[in-house]
Amino acid sequence: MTPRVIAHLDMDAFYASVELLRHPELAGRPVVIGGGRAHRPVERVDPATGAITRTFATLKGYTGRGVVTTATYEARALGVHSAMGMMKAAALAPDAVVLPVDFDAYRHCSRLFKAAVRAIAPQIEDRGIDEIYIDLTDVCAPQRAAAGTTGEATEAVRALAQSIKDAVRSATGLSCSIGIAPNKLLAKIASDLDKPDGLTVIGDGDLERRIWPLPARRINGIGPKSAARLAEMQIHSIGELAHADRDVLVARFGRAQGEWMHDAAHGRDARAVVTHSEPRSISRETTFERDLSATRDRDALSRIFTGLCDGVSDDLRRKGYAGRTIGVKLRYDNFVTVTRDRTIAAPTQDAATIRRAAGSCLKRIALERRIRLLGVRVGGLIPADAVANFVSETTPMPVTPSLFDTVAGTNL
DNA sequence: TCTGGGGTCCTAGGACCC
DNA sequence: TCTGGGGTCCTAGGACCC
Repeated sequence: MTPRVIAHLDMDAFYASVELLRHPELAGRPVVIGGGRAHRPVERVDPATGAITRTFATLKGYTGRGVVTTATYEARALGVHSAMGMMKAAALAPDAVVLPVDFDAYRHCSRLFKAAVRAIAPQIEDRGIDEIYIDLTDVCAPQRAAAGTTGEATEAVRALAQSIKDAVRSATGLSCSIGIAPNKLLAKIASDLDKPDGLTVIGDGDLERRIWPLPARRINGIGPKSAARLAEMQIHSIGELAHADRDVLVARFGRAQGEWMHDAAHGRDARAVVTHSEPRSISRETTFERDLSATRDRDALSRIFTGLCDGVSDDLRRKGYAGRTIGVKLRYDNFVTVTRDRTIAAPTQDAATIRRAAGSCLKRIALERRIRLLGVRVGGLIPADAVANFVSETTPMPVTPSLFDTVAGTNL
């Protein structure tokens, strides 16, 4: 079997880069995207000339519970990174410009770049708003077949990747980084090796030299908890993980995770590029500006709760799904998070039905502590147009006398 | 200066059924 | 009445990702 050619494409500092397209005067400055709606630039029009000047908010004096969603490379150089609290970011980079998140604009750019890639290579797996996997195996098969040497074959793949980068840039004005490898795991690691505007091809011989020195955390699926447990075993790099005893890993992490980790460290990954998938759940949640008390802030909580249920219902209708498993999520002021869910008889997208089921879930949660976050979720989704079938297939048929009943009725 | 919002997948125990 | 065994669904929590 010939090896696959898998690419991972990651847009560079995506949200921040989209904002820079709109506000080119910010180029070169540290910019942070995140926080609340309060940080829109203020526009002033000169009545004489009609010229627009924008005043941008800076991080200095930021108060609130927002986190950094994305930061430009200039802001990252100051120690700011994604998921950091805005208050902490303000301490590190008080003069950085703050912009609110504008998902509609990012989604628009996301559609543009994906369409540009799809025109060249149709086998695309969506991994969120700013990244995709691409199966290039078929697309570059002719060039690879025509190549005389492995070096020429690699160059053909590299040229194809460059043409994808060019297409993304002309469609959006934005740069991206591409990693190419025989599988998704290595392609993902590779795309991060030369950011921004990178193009990295990882071949069979590159595992030990280029992958093994990297921290184990760089493997997609090894997060902070697993990395900490590995560190306790004196395993820090991917190479050390590869050389660890498989049975020891299985004993420590369980069969599935232990074996997966060991395979990953050896660069083994057979997962296909999945071009279509259905959503499993749809949810809305919100963190309050201040922690709320179930008794004293009852009315506010009730309004917010109804709003979340309405929002989920809207999302379900807009996307064409209905679900049977309704759940709530609640985070206390001490950050402890609890969930409750309940499966109802038939899938729904109705706000009142969701609210009723979610309300019954809430009744099973202790509400003595102050509450920081409230969320509503609908899972067990099926396409809305299949709900009628669902009901007829799962509702018991009317009981009619059967042969068995007749036989039973004759005292056998 | 405490930590967003939207997701996926896995685990594990109990219920329930055959 | 000493308790097999497999399959599926439901629920809660947790790790992880973008």
